[in-house]
Parts: sequence; structure tokens; C-alpha cells
Amino acid sequence: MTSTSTLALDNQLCFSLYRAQRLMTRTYQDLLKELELTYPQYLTMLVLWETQGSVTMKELAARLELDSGTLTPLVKRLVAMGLVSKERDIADERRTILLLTDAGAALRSQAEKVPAQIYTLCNSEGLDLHTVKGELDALSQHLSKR
Amino acid sequence: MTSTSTLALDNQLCFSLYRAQRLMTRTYQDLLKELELTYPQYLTMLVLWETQGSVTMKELAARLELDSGTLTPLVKRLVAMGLVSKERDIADERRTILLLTDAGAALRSQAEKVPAQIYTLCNSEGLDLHTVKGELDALSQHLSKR
DNA sequence: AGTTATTTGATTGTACACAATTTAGTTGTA
DNA sequence: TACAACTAAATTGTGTACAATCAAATAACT
Repeated sequence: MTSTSTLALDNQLCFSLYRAQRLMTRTYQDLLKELELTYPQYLTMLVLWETQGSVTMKELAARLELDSGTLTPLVKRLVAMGLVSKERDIADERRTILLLTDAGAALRSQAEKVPAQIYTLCNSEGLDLHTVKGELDALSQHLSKR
Repeated sequence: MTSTSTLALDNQLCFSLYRAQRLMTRTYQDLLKELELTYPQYLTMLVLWETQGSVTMKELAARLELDSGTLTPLVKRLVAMGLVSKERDIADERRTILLLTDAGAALRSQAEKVPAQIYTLCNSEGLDLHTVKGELDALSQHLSKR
């Protein structure tokens, strides 16, 4: 029997979201083990792969909606792994430009397999993942304009 | 124009989930500031409020699907705040029992206001939050049985 | 030019998450 | 009753998140 209290954990959308997100990250973790990337590192690589291998920290932060406190150390690890290099923008020395190394570019072909694998793992009878994605995006849109 | 690449960030359900979860946590953060609780601390208090103020660490971990590495320090903070007390189970000294203090129990009346406030902030034209919750639960169910 | 304001990224400090290991306590069994 | 197997928490170590602050560079203004 489910509690009808408005405070019951099972009645909170937030908890469903929180749990689903953690399960999703764990699912990625297994697949990303082969690439030796964490899940946020993978997201960062996605951005680099879709920007011809060159972005500023500011652009990356805007794309992932993460701040420098998160990204600076994360990128430092990608640099240490040899997937990314960092240099200052000559035109504006405040800016740091991230560049894909050859190893970083090469990793893409391995990463190409991940989306299909994830789809297989997530897809389930009676659940339209595309619809869920749209709803989550709508929720994010709504929450972010405040 | 959206990229049609399967690797494009915008095509990943995972990123929608990841972003929505972070936005939701931030939304809670504002409301919980008054209670001086973080979002995971709030979830922990929800569990205590719905269990007559008494749970073991193991039960709490099972309920929140978090492990002791996360919960031990989190609970330590709740104890330091005077909301929870800890004692050993006399029947089985391996077990730690968490108990609501009077202050912890009293906080519930303030927390009662949160769900309605969150609902107001999340609810949006053309988006059924109850449906979204159900879909996320279905996804979690699917991801956790593997 | 010199001062002020703004921008960019890095740094600091707090709080999760979670894998892996350790410690202490309990149970099952020869 | 030894003692191996198991269980519950705590601990350790790595990697995010994010608020707040800082330093350096640039822009804007007088």
C-alpha cells in the first residue's frame, strides 16, 4: 500500500528523476569503461566531437550547463589522458581553447557504438524514449526560466 | 538546425535526464534553504518521517538506493544539526538505528509546504507531471533489472 | 592615458555518489 | 566450540556539482 501523504518519498517526481538519472549514469558507466571515460567526461567529448574539436571553456560550460568549478578539473583529467589539449586564445588571453588531440578524435569511432547500445538497454515495452526525452526537455525549459 | 548524428548531445536522452535532474535539485535548493537542508538530506528526512522516526542505515540505503559511502557522512551532518540521533541496535550490534529528534520531527511541519510549492514551480501547460513520473519509474525499473 | 566595470577561467570549500576495502559483529556448521 | 562465511557500517579514494571568491585580461568611459 502506497502512502497518500504529499511528503511520501514515492509520491515525489523529484525522487523518480533522481533515481532514474543515477541508474542511467551507472548504465553508461559500464559501456564507457571500455573507453576509460566517466559519464560527464563522455558528455564533454560529445561537445568536442560536434564542434570540429575546438571549443572555449565558456562555450563548453554553456553547452553542458556546468560551471568552471566542475569543468576545470574534469578537463584537466582529459588533458592528462591525452584526449584534449588546452591553449590560450591569442585574440583574447582570458579565453582557454580546448582542442581534440588525435587520440581524442580517434576515440570517436569507439564512441559511435554507445548510443545504439544504450538505446537497447533503455528501450522497453510501452515506453517511448523519444517522448520521455521531450517531456524532460519541456520540464527543463520550464524550470530554467525563473 | 539540429545535428542528426547519433552522437549529438541534443539527441541523447541521458543528457535531458541529467540536465532535468540538476535543474530540479537547484529548484529544491531554493525552497530547502529555509529548512537548512540539502536535497539529499531532505530525501533522508522524508524517509524518517514516513517510518515513525526510526530506520536502520541499511533500510535507509535500500529506500534511497544509496550506499553507506554516501549516507554515513550525510547522516553525520544531520546528527550534527540535531535533527537525528544514532544508536546501535541492541539486538544486533552491527546495525545502526537512526532516530528523529524532537527538532527533526518538528521540521516536518515546515517541510509539508514544499511539495505544493514544487508542484507549482514544475507544473507547466501541456506537461503531465504524473505521467512523467510514471515513465521515469518505468525506465528505472527497466534499468535496474539487469 | 587612467580608472572603473565586465568578462573569463581558475581556485577554494562543502557536499554528494560510488567503487573498493576494512572492521566489527553474527550465523552456520563441522 | 572453533572457525569459516556472511552481514552492516564505516572508511578510503576518485570524480563530480556548485556557491563563492579571486586574478588576469579586456572593454568602456572620462
